[in-house]
Amino acid sequence: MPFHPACHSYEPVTIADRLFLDLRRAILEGELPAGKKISEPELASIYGVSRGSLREAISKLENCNLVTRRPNIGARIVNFSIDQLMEIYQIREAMEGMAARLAAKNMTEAELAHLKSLVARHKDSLLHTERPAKTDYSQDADVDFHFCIIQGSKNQRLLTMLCQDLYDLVRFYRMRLSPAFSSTAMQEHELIVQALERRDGEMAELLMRYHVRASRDRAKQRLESMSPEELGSHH
Amino acid sequence: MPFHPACHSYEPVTIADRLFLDLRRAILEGELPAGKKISEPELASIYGVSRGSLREAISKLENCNLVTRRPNIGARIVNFSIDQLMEIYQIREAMEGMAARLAAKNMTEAELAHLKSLVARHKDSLLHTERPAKTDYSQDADVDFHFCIIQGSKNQRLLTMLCQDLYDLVRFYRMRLSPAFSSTAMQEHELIVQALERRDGEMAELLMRYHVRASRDRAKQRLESMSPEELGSHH
DNA sequence: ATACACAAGATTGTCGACAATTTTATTTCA
DNA sequence: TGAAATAAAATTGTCGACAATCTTGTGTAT
Repeated sequence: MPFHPACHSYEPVTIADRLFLDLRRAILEGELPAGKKISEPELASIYGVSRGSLREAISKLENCNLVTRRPNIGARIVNFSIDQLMEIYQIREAMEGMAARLAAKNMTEAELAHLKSLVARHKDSLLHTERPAKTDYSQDADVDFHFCIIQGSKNQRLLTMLCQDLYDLVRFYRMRLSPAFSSTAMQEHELIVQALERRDGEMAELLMRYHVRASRDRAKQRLESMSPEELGSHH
Repeated sequence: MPFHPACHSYEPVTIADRLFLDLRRAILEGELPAGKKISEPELASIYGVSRGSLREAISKLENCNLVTRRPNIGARIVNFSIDQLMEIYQIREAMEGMAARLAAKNMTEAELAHLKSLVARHKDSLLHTERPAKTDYSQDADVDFHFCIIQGSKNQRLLTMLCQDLYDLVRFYRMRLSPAFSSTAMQEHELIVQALERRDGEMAELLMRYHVRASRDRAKQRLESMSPEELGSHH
């Protein structure tokens, strides 16, 4: 699960960079449990690097909001609540709504074609598989859909802000949920694509905002019906 | 020009923290020229700290988007174009629009009263001063207005994203412009406050989005009428 | 004269050791 | 027994030195 190409260089040239990617994956996959304190000497010896390099990597993780640091105390893996996840959805509603509006104006025909094929493939996989397997990539497909539109907005900073500051947190939470991508969401995606094809920015924004809001409600409902221990430790 | 209290701790306890604040101020005030490459040995000796601490401070500056780093090459002070500033305004339109919508719902009466007094004071100073002096704080007042609303949204992450990732960049650019806060913008502020008083989130969002868009257009017009050398080096 | 190859210099990345602070364990007193 | 003070251990912050990489200047060949 690498960064998307437009957000980060694929090839980590420095030790701290590689370490950052390794730790990021470990955090997202739950290998490093949420809320756990990071012991610098311990992790450094595990990964066989110096504490200096490790600290640099931790700094980068802090940028992605995957760890929080307090001076003289240390760093902890994030462990955020349902309310905080809802906050993120609210921000996504605003930012991705704007992204859709801009994409309607700035997306190239090639990008639109790619987006359409992406949605078509996704629809196919939903029809042909009885129920999503454990190796189901519908969630990645969903991320790809959103990423594609954000990229189409041609607003570079919007892209990096969403990818660097928000999407890792979304992944962080998603990893801890049962994979559930509904056909309802699928239809919402299709409506958005249609608006983009018509180059109707106003409508694209409205539909995207509705879609994110609906996704938030679906996530909230799912989360509140789960038992606390299913979610792992929160707070 | 410190961080706002809700965003960062005022008291830097560690050397790297103090250095970060010092460098941040130096960058925003143009003491360190835009686009200049940072020499780690040079800066470290100037501030009388080790390169390690300096590198940590630079990391923090990178989070605020005030410097960009490339591995094995070094860090440079940002130097962004008018187009990039416009990108930021687009993001602000979306995020602050949402902030206004949420603030209409979540702001306390005390916060609303504070906001009103803030706008009143601002209006007064606009009437009584012939034309904005060099020591004019109308720009800070404008920042305070927006900050107040963002804080009122009660969305903590929205607050930190705007303060940490965007507002420093806005300040960075503003510092290099002639102070120009129009009475038009003042009136827009008043309309927004009225909508907040009515707890009309829909309208508050619309008005805020209009205000940010108008501010963007005003800034763009002003920038394009300036000679390139007035702006300092860009690209 | 221009372009390329190479060497010298400077800069960044990495490491281990020491200092300052926090956390934990122990002792002491009410 | 419980709470506060104190000592010991562990952790984080800071520093200077070395290695790897990039940049600059020089020389050479076409």
